[in-house]
Amino acid sequence: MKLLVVEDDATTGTYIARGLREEGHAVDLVSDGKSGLIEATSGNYDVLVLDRMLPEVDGLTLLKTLRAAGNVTPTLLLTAMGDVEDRIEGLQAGADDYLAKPFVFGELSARVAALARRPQAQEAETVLRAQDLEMNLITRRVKRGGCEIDLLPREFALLEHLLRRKGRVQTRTMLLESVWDISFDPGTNVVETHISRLRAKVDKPFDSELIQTVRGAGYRVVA
Amino acid sequence: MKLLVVEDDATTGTYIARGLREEGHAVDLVSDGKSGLIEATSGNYDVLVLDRMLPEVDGLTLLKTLRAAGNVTPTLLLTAMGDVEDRIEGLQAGADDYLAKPFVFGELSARVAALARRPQAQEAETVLRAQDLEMNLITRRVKRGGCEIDLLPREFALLEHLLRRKGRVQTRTMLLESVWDISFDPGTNVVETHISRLRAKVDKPFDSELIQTVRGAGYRVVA
DNA sequence: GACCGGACATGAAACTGCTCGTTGTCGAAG
DNA sequence: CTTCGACAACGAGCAGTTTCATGTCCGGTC
Repeated sequence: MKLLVVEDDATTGTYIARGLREEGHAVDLVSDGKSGLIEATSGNYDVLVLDRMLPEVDGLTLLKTLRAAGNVTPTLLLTAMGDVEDRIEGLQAGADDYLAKPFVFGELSARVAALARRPQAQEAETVLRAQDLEMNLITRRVKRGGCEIDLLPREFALLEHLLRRKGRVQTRTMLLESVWDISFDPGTNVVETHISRLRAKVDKPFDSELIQTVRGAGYRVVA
Repeated sequence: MKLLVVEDDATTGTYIARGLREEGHAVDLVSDGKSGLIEATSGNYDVLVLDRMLPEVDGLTLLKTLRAAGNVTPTLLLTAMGDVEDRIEGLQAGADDYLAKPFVFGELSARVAALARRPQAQEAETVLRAQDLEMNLITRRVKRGGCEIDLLPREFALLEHLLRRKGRVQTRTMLLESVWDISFDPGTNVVETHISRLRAKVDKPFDSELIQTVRGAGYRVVA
């Protein structure tokens, strides 16, 4: 798969490019909006990974220009954490998905794969649901039965992961890898701890339980 | 360079082996003490990476056996954090260096490289000094002018890093990479924060300043 | 010398992950 | 059918870490 990464910060760029290459993709890396635009137009890329903040030509501008020119290459936008405005603007500008920095590499990889797989020009889901629970990925707000729930960043990430895989059991190891980016040193029970906190906020105040324990295996959100 | 990793936990083992291979080393990985011993004796390794806790034959036992047999391959021992006993025992058993889990990969890589470079059978430095400051890496204690200083883990790691590179300026990025294992997403000021905390403990109560700010560049410990 | 912008410093508050005692579950033995 | 032990999961409390907001310092400019 042919990918273009546009990222000004050298370390971040190298990090992303290297990771994606290790997964067997052909990755081009450029560090400013101008070259990004040129590359994106000329090259025939499967997916674009675009930083929101760029020198010369800003990421958003780049994206708008590209879309205006009729280019529909699936694009993943990297934005700063917590900036709702940014994300909305990004999707309006034609991004297909976005990812908040700092991110876990596995997450980026998964999103890129999803973008490539998906029939073009179909936007990423922005609201995840399970029963009466609703998670808005853009505003980063969670509601259940009309009642707003405040989640901390890690809790949000954990619930998001479980919701995206609704019905499927996620092992502790899977969760550690994709939510925590820990690929070694078990002997921690962070997962349990956060499941517990999540339940206290998401399940306890309501009648039915959304987050189920599968003894000996892991956890899952009911489908 | 030819390396042997003996580590029972599969994820940790793979993680280490993969990382070291990416740096161009030939890495063999075994998961129990018995095969570890066999491999270590037969194979001609430049460095051994050995987990302290192993099934069948424990890491320490393995090491002792090896040394008793006259094998002097430089060995890096992986121990659990905070266990001074373990570290002392480890060095007595013939380890050349040790690393506490969980660790930052860059740290492992650096130690392995140092072990390989060093003329054999010369033990790693266990006490770092700068002026009247003294840091004992085994007992993890820090003194200045006879006065004991309590450091939190991250503070300790930061100071250790600076001391190992005494006199040389370390940029924020360098520190983030080696002390925090963050290879992307700047926009944090953890470094400043911890330098500040470190100064409060290490410099404030004394007259001369050990930790210097190099404006626009980073920090350094005076030589 | 006053002003300004950016780099750096720092305390408080928020968040995270660990420890450890408790509780629940299952299978084997009595 | 009960009891027991081992193991898995839970959850409160806390120590450590990071972020946030704000204050201060430094060097350059007029």
